[in-house]
Amino acid sequence: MISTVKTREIYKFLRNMLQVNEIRENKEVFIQALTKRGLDVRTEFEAVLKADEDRRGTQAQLDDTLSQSNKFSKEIGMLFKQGEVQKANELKQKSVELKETSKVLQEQLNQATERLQQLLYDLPNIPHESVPAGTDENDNEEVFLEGEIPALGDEALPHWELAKKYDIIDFELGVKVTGAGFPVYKGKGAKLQRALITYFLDKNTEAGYTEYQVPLMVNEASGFGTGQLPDKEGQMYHVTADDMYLIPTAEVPVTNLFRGNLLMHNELPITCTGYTPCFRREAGSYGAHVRGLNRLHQFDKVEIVRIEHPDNSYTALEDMVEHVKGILRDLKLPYRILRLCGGDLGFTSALTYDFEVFSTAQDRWLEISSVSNFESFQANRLKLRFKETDGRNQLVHTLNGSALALPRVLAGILENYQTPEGIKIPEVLVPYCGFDMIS
RNA sequence: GGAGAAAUGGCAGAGUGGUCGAAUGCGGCAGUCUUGAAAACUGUUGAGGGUCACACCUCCGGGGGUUCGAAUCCCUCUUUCUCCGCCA
Repeated sequence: MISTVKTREIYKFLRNMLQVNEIRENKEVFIQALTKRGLDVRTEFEAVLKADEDRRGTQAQLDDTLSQSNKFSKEIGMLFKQGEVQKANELKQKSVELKETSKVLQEQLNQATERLQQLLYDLPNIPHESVPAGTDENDNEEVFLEGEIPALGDEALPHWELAKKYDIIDFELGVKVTGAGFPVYKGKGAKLQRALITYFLDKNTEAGYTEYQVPLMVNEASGFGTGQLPDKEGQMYHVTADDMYLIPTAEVPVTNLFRGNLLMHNELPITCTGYTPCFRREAGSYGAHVRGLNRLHQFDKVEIVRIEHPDNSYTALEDMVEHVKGILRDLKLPYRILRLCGGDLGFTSALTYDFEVFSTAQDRWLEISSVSNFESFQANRLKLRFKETDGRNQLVHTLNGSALALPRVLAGILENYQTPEGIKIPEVLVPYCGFDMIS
């Protein structure tokens, strides 16, 4: 867990991470919305409001004490100038007493603030109104379906067997070098993967996203900023010697590029893309569902991130969805889009669309992209704001999505494009690969 | 890794114990002028907490200390820059 000293700093940094005022004003609406996640936060909200009241009360007392103390100090200064040393010394004594009082109050205030923060950061984001209620992936709502599922017949092989047959991915070698979940790509497999990365980046930059290359390890503050910490601490690899985390997605370093910024309104929107390997511990997953490329500890992903004016964030979300659709159409892969239900929605997200490609040989859908609007949830933690035209500072909305995650796209291509002669390369990728068949 | 310097508002950059939340410039906003724009001129402009609104409190890289009083003095951490060394 987090060391005590650091916790203090983080709390300070994250102050007011979910605005208490909003909870006060929209209490019932929020409580209602959170039932979609299967949560009853009534008692939590009461505790928040109570803690906030405590905090404000203590702050008021402290302010009064400090105010008095400041006045004395000024008077003392004046008295010394006028040569009234005795009077000054009397005041000094009083001032010392006030200082004692303020020390105690300060400590109380720190505690009250920590208590409030603790309560606040345990609360997940408020689901958007379109989010269906539900408990797990079975309640997700299919909103779009496109593409043709090829008829391959019984002899169709799952991708891990194709990988072996054509010697393009070696899972055992990865086990030797590192462990399960760290595959080695080889020959045309490696080339195809590199082609996909380049192709995705080109698509994204053509659509106006600025390409970034970012660090693959992040510090604690970044983890908090995008919401991976403390909620998902166990899912990230932690380099304890230097107290850094291997990134689980480019979202973390890319979004944190803007942490703490006060942007001008005309700087919005900011759109970024970046390719990174991603590292996930994914503890506790076993069985056929994690075979081959289905679930890995290290995988490649090209991410898109947007920082938007709150009024535009849902338009932006639709725009991102259309963008990802375009890529899948290019690749001619059958896919569907799901609107995640409350129970399946990530802690930090207000609305998420999952893209799934149909994996023909496995006869199942594989998630290859997740596009989310976090509204002001991350911005609040990141202290990422912009100056409105009226001069007021407001939190931005952040969004991100995969465009795309590599392994399952690769799995989808291998399985859907398999022929008796070998694996055909999707037309758009041929120029990037330099070959049109893996055989 | 060794030696030195530095960290101030959106940016640049003054300020070394008491009316400093902080000069000045740029940028932003509003206005004058203009057919419109630019330029020029005038005004305005840090953030957080708190309040119905004031008052008031906090913040000059982070943390701690000295003092009645700290941007200013001390300790410590972090970061940046310059020079040297090492290195893909």
